[in-house]
Amino acid sequence: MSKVRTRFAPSPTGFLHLGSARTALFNWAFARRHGGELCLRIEDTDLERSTSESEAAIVEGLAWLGFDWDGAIFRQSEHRVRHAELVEQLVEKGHAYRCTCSAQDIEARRQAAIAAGRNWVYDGRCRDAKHGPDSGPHVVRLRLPAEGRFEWDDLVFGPSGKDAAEIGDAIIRRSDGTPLYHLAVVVDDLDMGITHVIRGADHHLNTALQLALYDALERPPPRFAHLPLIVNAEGKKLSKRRDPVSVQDFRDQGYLPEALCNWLARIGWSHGDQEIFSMQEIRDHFDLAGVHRSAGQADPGKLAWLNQHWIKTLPGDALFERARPFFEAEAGRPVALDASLARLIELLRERSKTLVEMARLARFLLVDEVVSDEAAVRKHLRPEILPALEDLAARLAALPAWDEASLAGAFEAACAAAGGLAMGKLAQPVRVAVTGSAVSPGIHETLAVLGRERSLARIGAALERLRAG
RNA sequence: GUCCCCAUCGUCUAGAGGCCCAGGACCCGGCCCUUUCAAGGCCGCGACACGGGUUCGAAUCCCGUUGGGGACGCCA
Repeated sequence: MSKVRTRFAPSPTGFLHLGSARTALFNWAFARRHGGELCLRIEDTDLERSTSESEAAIVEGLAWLGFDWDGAIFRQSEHRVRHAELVEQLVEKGHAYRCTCSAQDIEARRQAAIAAGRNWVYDGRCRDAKHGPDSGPHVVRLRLPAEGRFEWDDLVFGPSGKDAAEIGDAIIRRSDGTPLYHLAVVVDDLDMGITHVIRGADHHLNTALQLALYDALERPPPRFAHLPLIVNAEGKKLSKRRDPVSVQDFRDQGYLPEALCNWLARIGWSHGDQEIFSMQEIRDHFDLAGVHRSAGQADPGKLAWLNQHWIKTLPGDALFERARPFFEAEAGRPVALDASLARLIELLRERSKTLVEMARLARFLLVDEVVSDEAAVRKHLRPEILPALEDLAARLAALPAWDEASLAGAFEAACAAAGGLAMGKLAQPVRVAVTGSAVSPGIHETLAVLGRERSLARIGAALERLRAG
């Protein structure tokens, strides 16, 4: 087998969504696993709907996910001449013909066929009309054999095929002269030297028509592999309109690319019982033979769990870089990694399902004016704690060293002095005083991270508030 | 309507005739740990769609039924 070359070929008509991302992932993994190449092709033959913003969004999404591709981006619109040439060639050889049936006529005949309970494929009216180039508005249709069957051995679906009679003479060039999807795909896959077409199962039966095109072009087809669809909670194919599934949205919600790829990889593919896959493991183990044929749902709960796993696993500085935008959004200013923040990240990584959540929990360190959760204040900063809190504040202020062990000692002493006060009775008020919230890492750790000055100031402010009633 | 595909816990899946009165993971519930929240540990709930075959033996093979999905564009 020659060197493997796959391609990811999105149409730039929106953001990069989950289904496309998984197709990209599997194309990437397959190519890399086999020491081959991955090409990126933008299928912009439909100029009405294609936008450069969308192309940029797709490229950005792919880069964020961590996929690298080989060579320059291939845009179908830049290969118009080539497409036109081959259509002409097909017409000359009699593999295609001009059709002057108007869209309205076709629609009327289609409706009639359906009304009569017949299955509709183009009825071949212009097949042998031999319309020339000057016969007015026309499209070009591929001439399919009247009989026979197009078959291929799908790398996922196994032996597959469709009768030529059920395909119908498909249009390959619009009346405005632009090529249609199937023609462009086949020509470009050929020109790019694609060896494996790995795409969504919604293209499974389209393969037959494309095989007819390969025949007409007298070129051998590549191998095909169709991936099971990812469906929404209703079991329906993911739709850009209905389902909020853009890769950028996941990023903005604080999901890591590692988690997203891991999640996607396990939908429709498995490697024994293994659940956790790094990008490296995906590319080492990915195998088309392990891909299923049944559609799968994307479970948000599993994503959250995987995201937390990767948050727990990533090296600290890498995690900081991922979290930085979220910290900065929370702080409202640039944030640099210092010892306190590094320590806080270590404390927070076990309690954050997303980077958004992590940033929210880090807020008490990032800003000077903490916003207090009033319910927590009412519950924990009550007058009866005032004496113990004052005693603790004094002990803290007198501490020679502001480290976790010393802080723990001060708390123990204060609890003992208060007649064996339960640790929680004192820790919660302090937690609310310094973080504004009833939830944070351990209180000693929290104070150590915050530092002596800010901690004492916030406790002092809480005391003032308590004294004031 | 025509053609195609699929069918194991709510979800993702292991399972390629006996290792399965079905294993793992997520979710959910409980317990432990504990200064909060998590994390972690332990336990639990929970499925081979149905009906026929084949076989000594079927989640695994065959047929049918039912259910779900996909494709049938001058979209990709």
